[in-house]
Amino acid sequence: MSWRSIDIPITELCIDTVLRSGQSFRWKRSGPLEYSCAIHGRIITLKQDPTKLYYRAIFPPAVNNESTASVPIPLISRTASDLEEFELQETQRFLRHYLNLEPNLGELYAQWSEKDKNFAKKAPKFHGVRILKQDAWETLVGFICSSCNNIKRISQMMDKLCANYGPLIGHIGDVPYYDMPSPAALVNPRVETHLRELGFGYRAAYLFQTAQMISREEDGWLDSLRNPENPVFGHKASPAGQMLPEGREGYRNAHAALVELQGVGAKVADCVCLFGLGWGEAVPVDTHVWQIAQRDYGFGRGKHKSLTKATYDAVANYFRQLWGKEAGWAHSVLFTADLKTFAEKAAANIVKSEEILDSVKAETNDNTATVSIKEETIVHDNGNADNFALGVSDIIARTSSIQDEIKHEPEEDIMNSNTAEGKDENAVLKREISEVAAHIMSNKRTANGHVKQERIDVKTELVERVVKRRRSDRLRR
DNA sequence: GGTAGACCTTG
DNA sequence: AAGGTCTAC
Repeated sequence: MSWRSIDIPITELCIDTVLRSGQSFRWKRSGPLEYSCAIHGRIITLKQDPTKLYYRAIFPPAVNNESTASVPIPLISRTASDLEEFELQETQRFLRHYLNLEPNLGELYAQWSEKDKNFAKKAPKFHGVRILKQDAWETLVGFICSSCNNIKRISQMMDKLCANYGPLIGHIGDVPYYDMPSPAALVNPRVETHLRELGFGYRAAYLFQTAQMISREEDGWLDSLRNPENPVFGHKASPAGQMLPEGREGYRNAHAALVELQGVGAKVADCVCLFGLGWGEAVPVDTHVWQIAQRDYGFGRGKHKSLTKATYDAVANYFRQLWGKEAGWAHSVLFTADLKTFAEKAAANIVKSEEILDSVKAETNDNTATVSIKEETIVHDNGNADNFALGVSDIIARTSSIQDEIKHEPEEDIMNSNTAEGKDENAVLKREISEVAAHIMSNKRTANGHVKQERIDVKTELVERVVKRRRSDRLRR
């Protein structure tokens, strides 16, 4: 079974981010940098390098019964290689749809950056954040499970749901892969109890009731709520209505219909609209987005003091008028930037430099050199781990101006020398500054759970480290 | 129209 | 505590 590829820069699609950022919950790591999922009746495996996305697919054994075949098998397929060729091509078409490769992310990022300074500041570290075109039912189930929950457990719940009620598609190694069960597979009254036993908690009732409500509707009811510009895979797009600041008619209609389901409120409905129904203007406002709105966009004062229904609409509408038609896409970039896993990742390279510096520090004890740098105190009133990473980037951005302020005695002027070591100094200094920031900026939780960030004095810490390192450098010669 | 609890588990 | 929803003041 061979790999095929699609040419796409990692800045246009970063699967390591997109597949783990919480819009889909069924992709699993199946290798060092591989992700696999039983989807659309087959197991698809993905990996990528900076310029290409690689994919392959495992299909279930051929079945003669047409009604159970999830993929139409062409009559002309005779040999095994003909069939594999067809399967791979069909898989590529599906992936282009599912991964939503049509929109140009670079252009969109540029537009949002122009409209929004905060976006311009944060987005560069989180490129390739693209909205998937997922199955609406799968999206609905995933986000019903998401309340007061985390990505890890949501994924685990989806896994159990599929393993217990979905069709087995195949194996990778000894790991079985199951596709999503249909709503009809969950209508048996025993399902609710069973789901509780499987650890779904109060969400078991929501899932069971929602499955029932959807089963009672006509086939395709959920998909009838889709954005006509983004139809089901294999169907043709039809022209969509005009954009209004609050969202198009079709979007509001879809949202209103979804909220009727059990366990589906405004937030879950917006997630389904955005990730599962192709409505780019849907902006889910969850606790994270609410934090962002308060921290970076001035919400939380005067009128919208807490996240009520009215506040929800105000925040979502604000982002729609700020970012435009694909506001939900921009929202997801900032959301990802705020997720702990990714914010920490952004700071990972800083941790590396700490190890390097530690080995240098151990060798020095001298204190004779003096260094003065510009008085620079960076203050953040509040902030979480993500804010922390951005704080670091702030400091890195100021590196050059700080460097200009650094003067050192004695005699040797490493920075201005033309030696290779001298040039190295700038790079090392940059690392030190970011490392210092990472070291000093400690987050603390207060009694009420609020995260506060301490004041940072870059100067004191940085001076100390630079002095020590230079001392050490000299000792080596 | 906003606030307070309850709802279930598990990382 | 964790990506909410529902119900009753």
